[in-house]
Amino acid sequence: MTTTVWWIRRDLRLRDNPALLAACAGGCVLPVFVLDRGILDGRLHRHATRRRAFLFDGLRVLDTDLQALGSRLFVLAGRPLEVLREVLAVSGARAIHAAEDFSPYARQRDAAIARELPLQLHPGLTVHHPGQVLSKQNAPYTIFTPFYRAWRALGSPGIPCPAPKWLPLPAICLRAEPLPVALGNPDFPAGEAEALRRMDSFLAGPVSAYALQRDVPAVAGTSTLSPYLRFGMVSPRTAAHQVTALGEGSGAETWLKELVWREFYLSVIYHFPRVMQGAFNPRLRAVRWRDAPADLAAWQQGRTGYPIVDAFMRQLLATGWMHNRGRMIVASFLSKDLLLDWRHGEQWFMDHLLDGDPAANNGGWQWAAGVGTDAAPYFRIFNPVLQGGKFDPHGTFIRQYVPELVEVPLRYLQQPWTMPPLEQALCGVELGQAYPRPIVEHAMVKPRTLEAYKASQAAYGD
DNA sequence: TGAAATGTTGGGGCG
DNA sequence: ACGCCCCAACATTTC
Repeated sequence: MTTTVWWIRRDLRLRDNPALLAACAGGCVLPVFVLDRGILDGRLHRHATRRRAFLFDGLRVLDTDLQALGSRLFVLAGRPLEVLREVLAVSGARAIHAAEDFSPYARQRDAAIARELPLQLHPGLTVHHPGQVLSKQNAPYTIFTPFYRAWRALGSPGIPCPAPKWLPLPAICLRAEPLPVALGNPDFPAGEAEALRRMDSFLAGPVSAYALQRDVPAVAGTSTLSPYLRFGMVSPRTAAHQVTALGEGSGAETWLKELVWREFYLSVIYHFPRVMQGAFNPRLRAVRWRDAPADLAAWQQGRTGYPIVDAFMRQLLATGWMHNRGRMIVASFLSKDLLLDWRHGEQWFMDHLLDGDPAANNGGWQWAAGVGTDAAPYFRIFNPVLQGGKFDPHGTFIRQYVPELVEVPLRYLQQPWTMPPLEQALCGVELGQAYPRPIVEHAMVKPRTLEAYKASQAAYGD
């Protein structure tokens, strides 16, 4: 029997996994995950303790799932090239199969490995390969809607393939790394079974009201699948196939679009890797962002004095996840109200989001800051008071995550600084004590932001 | 996947 | 009956 390596990276699943199936075709399979020191110690991931814990939990579950097939997971630490070279030497394997990834780091890593080792890449991270979703002129899209049309024109997502029934292990001995003790996140238990359970329950109910309810954070109207898609605990093809099977409901179509947004930003990073360095729009690369560490810290900790902003920022710290409406609101606040470099926000999200993914995170931030592909116009500035009133009309969400405001009457909840002193005393919220005063006045900052963006455009001179 | 300012329209109260 | 004004509702423009 020949031996083949299944190199797991961000596809922690047994179902609908082309790389795994390809490895199976070769006889014995050696499932390997490399704890990449380059990633774990690198700038983007050094602080991502929660996401790392979620990954470790996922690896532990995958190991259990593999054992049910007569196999197991080998977690090895080091530099991927050296680790894999050693694995091939010890096992005598003749091929390594993995799912293709599109971040600049991953592509560089895989190209270097493929020069030396028999690495074969397979689809799985997206439904359609970014190199396949192109305009008639063979150009990549930079606007979502045409990308979406072209993506759909490529046909139905296809039928997910089954998990292997049995995975024979080669009779070799590898020195595997013990995984750190599980931390466990009660809001997001890791693993493929949990991912499928979430997807099924979302598609059995909330999806039908998704177009309306996805914007209301106090309602469980979203799928909360993002951390699972991030680590491939469910495949995007499975999600797209299942939601397509529901038919033409508006909720289903809206959710499918969200799956395609994910592929849009993976395509952007694939075709324009430079977005990792700065604004896609060259005219907005010279914005003079403010240097205000205290304001950045207030934003990070959820102490800006704007309840809807603070509630979402605290949701991120408390759970490792943030509702999508919240991501737009807090990102607009950081870049447009505080006029702080959106890359600080990008970094903070990467440090704290379970679903933190370079492509989607970078794309979302560039969109919100108005500097990216198909971005919100730079003069579109969210009013946190109006956004809060619109999407958290009963204050349920704010009161959940900003408990010091629990007693504040609804009419003041979005703007507690308007509370007369008597009211403050009555509900026990003294402004500047229990809850901060607003660190900026929204109405005042708009011209400042417009000037800064205009100045950048003028400096570009076109 | 804004918000605010400005413009337009049409119903109804009223002299 | 008619013109006038007010104003809400909606549309358009601007940032």
